[in-house]
Formats: sequence, structure tokens, C-alpha cells
Amino acid sequence: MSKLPDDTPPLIDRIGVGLSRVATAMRTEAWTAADAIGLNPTQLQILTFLVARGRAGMRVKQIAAYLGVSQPTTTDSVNALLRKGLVDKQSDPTDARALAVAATPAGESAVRRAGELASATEDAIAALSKLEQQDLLVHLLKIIRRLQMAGAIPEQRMCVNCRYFRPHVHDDPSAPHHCAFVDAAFGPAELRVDCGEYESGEEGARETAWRVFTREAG
Amino acid sequence: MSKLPDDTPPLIDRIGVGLSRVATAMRTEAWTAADAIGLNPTQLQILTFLVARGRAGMRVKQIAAYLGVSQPTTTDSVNALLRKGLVDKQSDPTDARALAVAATPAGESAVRRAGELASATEDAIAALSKLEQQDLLVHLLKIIRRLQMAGAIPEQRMCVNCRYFRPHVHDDPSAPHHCAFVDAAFGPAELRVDCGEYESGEEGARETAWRVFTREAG
DNA sequence: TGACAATACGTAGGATTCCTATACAAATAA
DNA sequence: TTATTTGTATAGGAATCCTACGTATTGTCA
Repeated sequence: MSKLPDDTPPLIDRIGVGLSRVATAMRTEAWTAADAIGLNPTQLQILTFLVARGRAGMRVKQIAAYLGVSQPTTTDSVNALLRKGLVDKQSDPTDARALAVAATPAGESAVRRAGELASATEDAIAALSKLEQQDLLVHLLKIIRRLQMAGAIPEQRMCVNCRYFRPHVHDDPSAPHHCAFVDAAFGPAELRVDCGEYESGEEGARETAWRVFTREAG
Repeated sequence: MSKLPDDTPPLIDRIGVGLSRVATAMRTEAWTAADAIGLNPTQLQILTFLVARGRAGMRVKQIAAYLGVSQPTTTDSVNALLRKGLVDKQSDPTDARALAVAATPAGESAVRRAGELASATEDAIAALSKLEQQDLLVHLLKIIRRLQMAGAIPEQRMCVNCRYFRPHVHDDPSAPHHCAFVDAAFGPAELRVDCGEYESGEEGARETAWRVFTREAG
């Protein structure tokens, strides 16, 4: 029996390839899901983002940062959604330059319809055990946090960034964390990636919370 | 202390959002990496794919399936790469309709240059422990396999699909698997996502191997 | 206050992706 | 031989997506 050749790509690269494969499937699904409601993937992504953020409205620049595209591209797509009556633009009273882009009720129902469509990716994730799903979520949170710190993506509205996050304050292993906003205990499977009640934590406190949070795994 | 509200999105959805966030970062990076060598992300993706597959050449349809785009779109991008001298087209001797698209040496060096660029995503994955990386890879493999079975993506050249894969035949916990092609033991951290020596396994044998492979986690 | 820079968004212009529908040629089946 | 299927290419068009630049508002600093 010989040794495995050294031409195996590094583990990190293979994970990257794996992520790309899943992303490809998600993009393909996004085309069909968006098409079913008369949109395209970018428009659906914007609309989903706006619905998640509520009626307060988001600025064009924030949307662009979230999508990872340029601001003019976002203007294009927002205008397309505007023509379809799925979003509205209101000028920000505190800054006459800025806009508040928000989903209309028609936009909200469009997102709901798209979400009800079958998704092979969701099925594939659902086939994992609960524990595997939980691990996967935590791994992704760690990666996302690094990407955020590197400036590759904007600040995410995750529990682990939030000023209300209190990691490992309870003895119950299924719900060791605590959210000081709703005053409730919760576990790793409930960690949020994009929370409506999120409030940015102070840098030092965030670092401390992160160290406490990750100590569980070590 | 109250209970956590029920408005938390399902775990599966939050994993989906997390995957999207990582995919966004990867796409942004792909733009800059591709731009550095005078390409766009789609072209770089095709070129990377062709380099991984070697000089044998791939058909347009296979490339399209891999990318998750339509065949005419692939023809467009392949022609763009052709004009730049990074790929060549040769007619398949066994089928006069078909083409063998392969990367030229110039194309190979372009992929190398792009790969040497800094990647925030790779750094973020590298920040995980070896064990976490290994777990993440296995989770992704499970998801990819499901996507493949659902027809959302084409058959992947993964160890777990391969006729030469012999899971859990060794006692060494760091290298329990065996590759009958190179006749070597290897561990979960060496599992490949896109192997050059891959050969599709027979359906029943593949199922059996999968059950043996996943029994480790259970 | 007044000049200047920074910011938020829009428009212009153009390259390219990406789609569906269709045409063509070669292989396969009837 | 004829019909169907398969592998690409082409046609046509919508939309993404970019870089530049313009306009208006806000912020900064002498």
C-alpha cells in the first residue's frame, strides 16, 4: 500500500470548492424561485433583505453593501422593483440626500410566495442531523465573523455581534446563552444570523463575548 | 425571565442565510481576482474548472451544467476565453458534433496567478481549527451529495461517489478510508470534492459505501 | 461664515452575462 | 430512409454590473 500522493488540494481549498458547489445550487434555485414571481435573483434578494429589515427602510448604499454589488447596480434593481410596485422610496427626513427604500405589502407577499417554493438546498440541509446543522451554523458564524472583520462583508446583525448577547451564563447545556433584549435563554441552534432586534455592540465587549462564546468548543 | 419568542427563523433557513453571506463574499472576491487577470468571474470559474479537469477537454454542455447556467451562456464565455487565447476548442474525434474545450498553458498560468491573490474567505476558513474544518467539509459533502441526488447539480467527482472509495477499512482513526486507485489510506480531512482520478461508481455500491461512510458520525 | 471635501444618489455609456427560441449538423433509432 | 435526439451555435433582447461623472446635501475647518 502506497502513500496518498501529495497532489491533494489543501483542505481549505476543498472547503472553498464545496461552498461554491452549494452556492451554485442556491443560485440556480434563486433563478427559478424568482422567475415564479416575475423577478430575477438580484431583485428577489433585495426584496427579501428589505422584508427582513421591516418598514423602517434601508439606504441604497446599505443594500449595495449587503448584496456585494456597486451602488449604481443597486439603483437599477431598486428602480425595477419600484416600477413593479414591490418597494417604495421615501426621502429620509434627517438627510435630504438619502432614501429609505422599503418593501410594500405587495413586496412582502411576493417574498412569502417565493419562500414557499420547494428548495433542494433546504432539503439537503434538512437531511443533516440536528446536531450537524447546529455545528454547521456555528462554523458559518465563525467564518462570517472573520469576513466581517476583514471588511469583506458589512457588519452582520448576528447574536455574536449584538450588545444583548450573553454567552454561557446558564448551566442548561441546551440553552446556555441569554438574550438581554427579550430576556430569554437560548441555545446554539437558535443563534441568529440576521436579527431584527440587533444592536451593534461596543468593540471591546464584543471581543470579550466572542471569547466566552468560543470557549465552549475548545 | 421570559421565553424566546417564536419568531426565530428555522435553523435550516438561518444556515441558508449564512451560506448566502459567505457566497456573497466569495463572489465579491471573485470579481477582484478575475479582474486582476483581465477576466470576469464566470470566465475565471470556467478556466479554473478546465484546469482542474486537465488537457482532456470538456464539452460545452458539461461546463454549463457545472456552472449552473444555460448552454448558450457558456458558449459566449468560452468564446471570450478563446479570443484571449486561454482555452482552445478541438472537435471530438468520436463525435463530430461535440467539442473538447481545454485550457491552454496561458490559461493555466492565469488560474495560478488568480489563486495566489489574497482571499478573505480562505483566511476565514483557515481561522477554524483543523477539526472544525474537517467537520465542515464532511457536512458540505453530505449536502452536496443530496443536491446531486435531487438533480440540482450534476454528478460531482467526490470520493464518496467514486468506485475506488473504500470507507472505514482501516483501524487508524486518522486514516480509516482507502483509495483503491492509488492504493493508499486517508482520513476525512483528505476527502476530495473534485478529484482528477474520479470514476463513477455503480449505484448500489455507491449507496453501500455511503452508509458505511456515514456510520462513523452516528 | 465660507471654501472645500465627503457623502448619497442618479445618470451615462458600454461590456457582458444570461435567458429563450431557433437553426444546423451529426448521431441514433425506427 | 426518415424521424428523433443530441451537441453547439446563433439571434434577439432584457437585465446585471461595471466605471465614470454629475448633482445635491452635509460636514469640516480655517
